[in-house]
Amino acid sequence: MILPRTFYEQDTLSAARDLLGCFLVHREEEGTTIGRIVENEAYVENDQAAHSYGGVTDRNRVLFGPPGRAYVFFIYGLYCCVNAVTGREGKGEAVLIRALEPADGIGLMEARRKTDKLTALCSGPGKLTQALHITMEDNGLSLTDSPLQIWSADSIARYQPPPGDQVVQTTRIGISKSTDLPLRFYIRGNRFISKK
DNA sequence: GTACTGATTTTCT
DNA sequence: GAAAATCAGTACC
Repeated sequence: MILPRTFYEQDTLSAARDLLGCFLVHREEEGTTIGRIVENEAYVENDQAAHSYGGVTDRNRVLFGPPGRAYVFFIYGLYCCVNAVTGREGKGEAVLIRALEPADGIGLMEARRKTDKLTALCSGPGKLTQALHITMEDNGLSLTDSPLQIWSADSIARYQPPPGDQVVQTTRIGISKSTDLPLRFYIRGNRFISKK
């Protein structure tokens, strides 16, 4: 089933942990692409590394809106990254989706990423948005009621997560501030994470 | 295998 | 004007 809005209203750290194993789904005319979330990072209130630090701007407006929406941003002149807005409305908290295990629409992902190496399709925040064709057009979409959705971990019958997956909690990567906060989560030993 | 660099543009100071 | 929640290619073990 699609994760309900109440899921996103829980505290951001719990949401990040619970999002591991869930499925990010993008339905388009061209086809549907699906990946299992295996790595993410939380960005929270009073967090110097968060885009919401410093208050509302044109770019980060969606972060301060209701939870359960997609916050997409453009970075380094060529990549997009996607977050799920979480926690209490107005705090500017979100979970950055950093890596997926490809689950469906793999042919489309290969064409978009121009590679057929499975581990290269979605193993990074900029790669997975290419593979699922998530762009600035998707910024602000409701993850509970739009072509961009997140499904609970047990909802895709033919793709059961391996039993006994363990969650690792450690420091975030690719940032220069607040590098000591343990806000990155990933599934231990998974081949598809962006970096060990 | 690891290390370094260039691409490219929006955003805020 | 500098920095940015990145990636792919190249060089060199």
